[in-house]
Amino acid sequence: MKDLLETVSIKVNQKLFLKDPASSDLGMKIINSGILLLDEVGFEHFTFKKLAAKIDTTEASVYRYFESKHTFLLYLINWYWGMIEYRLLIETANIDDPIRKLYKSLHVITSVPNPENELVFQWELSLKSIVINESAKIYRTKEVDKENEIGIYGVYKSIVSRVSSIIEEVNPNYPFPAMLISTIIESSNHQRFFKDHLPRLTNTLANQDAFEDFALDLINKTLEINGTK
Amino acid sequence: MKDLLETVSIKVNQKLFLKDPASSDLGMKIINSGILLLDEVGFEHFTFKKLAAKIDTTEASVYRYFESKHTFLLYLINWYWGMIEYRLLIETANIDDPIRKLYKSLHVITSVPNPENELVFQWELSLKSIVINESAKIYRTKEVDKENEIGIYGVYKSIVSRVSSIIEEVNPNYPFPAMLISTIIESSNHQRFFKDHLPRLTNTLANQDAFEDFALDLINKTLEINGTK
DNA sequence: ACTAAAACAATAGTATTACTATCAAAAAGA
DNA sequence: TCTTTTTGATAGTAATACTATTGTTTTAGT
Repeated sequence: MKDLLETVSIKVNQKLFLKDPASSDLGMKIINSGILLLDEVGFEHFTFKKLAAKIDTTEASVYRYFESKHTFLLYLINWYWGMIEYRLLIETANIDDPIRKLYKSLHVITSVPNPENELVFQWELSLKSIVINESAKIYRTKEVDKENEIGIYGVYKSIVSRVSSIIEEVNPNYPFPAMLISTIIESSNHQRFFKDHLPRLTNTLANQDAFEDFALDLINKTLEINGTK
Repeated sequence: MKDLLETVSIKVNQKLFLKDPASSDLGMKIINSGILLLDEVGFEHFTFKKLAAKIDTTEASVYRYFESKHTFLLYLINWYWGMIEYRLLIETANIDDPIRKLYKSLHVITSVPNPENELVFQWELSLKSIVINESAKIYRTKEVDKENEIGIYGVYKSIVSRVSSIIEEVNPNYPFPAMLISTIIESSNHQRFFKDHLPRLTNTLANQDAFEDFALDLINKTLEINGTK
């Protein structure tokens, strides 16, 4: 994976920021250090005051970019899914076989960047870890319907819908494509969390990531994809 | 379902309260009205001050029972899983066939109480809704390891382990029993949430609950349970 | 029925959080 | 260079998440 943060610009819903952080130096610092700090201390302990101190600016300046830490997190997660959708498009573009297309999509969506196999930036690891640890908090609020109306969840829905159509190609009779893929996406996050903190809830051997095996088995069987592909 | 709140007493980890709410009138009021208020306003907007006002007591009195709203929510969710485990035991006790035992367990664990089919109390609906909407928030904090050490997640683990062994009876070769069941439990929650707020992420027709069909299909296929049982 | 202990109400107070407002200085753009 | 925009510095507010104190009421044991 290359440094997408610098090479392509991912469009994020305009309602998620007051001033585009991509448009200035300070904005980029807020994003970069914000990702690291948020990952480090967790959403509950994260404040704009702490972030401001870290990048030598003032709380008020951070508030010029983001309305609240809640929208800041929404911004990051939206950016993340924007990047995933982009990668989904390019990495499956030249695959015709729907089964292989599905496998590739699953990998793009659920894999965790591994510094041992590829060049990985710290922000990628931290951002993925934020998605794993914090995204469930952000959706399940009383404000979800309002946020949904202004399109905040558009990227996520778009990804689910893309993979759903691949599933329909693979097996047109399967009745729950959207549930299957959204379950796998969410499961990818909480199983990773469980692996690190509540391993009894998983079947992961120490420092091994069994999730993709689990997901592949699930997909193959539910969609009745036979053996040797 | 009978009024379990009154007929059996569910034991909740002692570290989750300062004074046992089951031991007094005020304590029970805190629980009962707490469930309703928490469901009504959501965790973010829930405060002990509001709760105190609702039951005509003082903030300080509520704090005598619970250290924080976080432990209060942990208490409720622990109580919920305690009740589910109890129901799991009694409702599967006389079933020998592991497949039917598994089906029954899944139903006990993932079904939502339906006021049209059975006598259901408001607190049951509210508590289930709290579990659906709020439980993900409570696990994924930087404090999870400390809380795990003092046994807060014991009930959840115990349920997963029980159902895992049933799965092993049904299909001893399936390599991911714990992941499968924990995925279904978590999915049960977020798919219900999606159904109400982000229906594009599901395949649920309006006011119908497709989750159990989805889960059954998943279980049957992944565990290779053949057709007509 | 009396007394001691426990529980509760009433009130006050603190540190932190999550912001908003103002204004001057600096930087960037035209 | 002049103007607009962006930042820094500082201050302030309402709400949250608690803790502490004291006196009154309730309960429990005898």
